[in-house]
Amino acid sequence: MSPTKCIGLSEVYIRLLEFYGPQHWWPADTVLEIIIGAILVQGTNWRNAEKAISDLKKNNLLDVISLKNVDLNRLAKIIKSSGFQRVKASRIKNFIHRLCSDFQCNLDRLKTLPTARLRKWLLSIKGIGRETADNIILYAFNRSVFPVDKYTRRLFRRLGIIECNDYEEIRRYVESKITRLDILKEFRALIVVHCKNTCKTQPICRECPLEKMCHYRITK
DNA sequence: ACCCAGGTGGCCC
DNA sequence: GGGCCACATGGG
Repeated sequence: MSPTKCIGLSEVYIRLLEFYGPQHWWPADTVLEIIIGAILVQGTNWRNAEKAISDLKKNNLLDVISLKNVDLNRLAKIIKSSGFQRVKASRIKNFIHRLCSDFQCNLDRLKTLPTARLRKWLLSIKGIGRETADNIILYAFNRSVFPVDKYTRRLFRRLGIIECNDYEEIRRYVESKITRLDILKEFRALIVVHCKNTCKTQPICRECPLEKMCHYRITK
């Protein structure tokens, strides 16, 4: 099948925004909470991650020094609800250790890095991959990058927006079309909400904001 | 009893 | 580069 009519990223964004409304991601009180949340939400749903965040707060652990001092096994128990708790506890510890060794445990110092170096530094931490790094850069440090998740790949493939499946290429493509920070934040959130709630089984469903958009490949 | 959810690293080819 | 696996919980 070939596309009958092609559609741009901005129209996808506009339709999603009109349909779902602004999502105001990322919900958190502090920069550290966003970073820890980005690790906790890996491979699970937000509800489980959110529960773990609130359990960390209850235990007064959601600050750099407390996380630095807490016992690994205790940390794993507290974040249990997020799943993969042992690996995630290690990942949180890895981040904190590197923050302390490289930036004197100070997030404000980390913040002074230019985006490319910040990204490289995050990716050098075991347990922080591309998506988590870009979530942190976008939502915690307010830089214009676009995290690419499996929803995004699937949606873009279905809509025929971009053929390739390469993370960096998709990221650069979106960043070349959309540069505004607030729009990148909303776009990413809207894609997740859309794929999660409405068009789970069918790529283009009736009553869905992307109905009648061009798509030439209906694949899983 | 399944299936899925805002991933990552290790290993293999 | 891609495919598969372990990691683990909570909700439908």
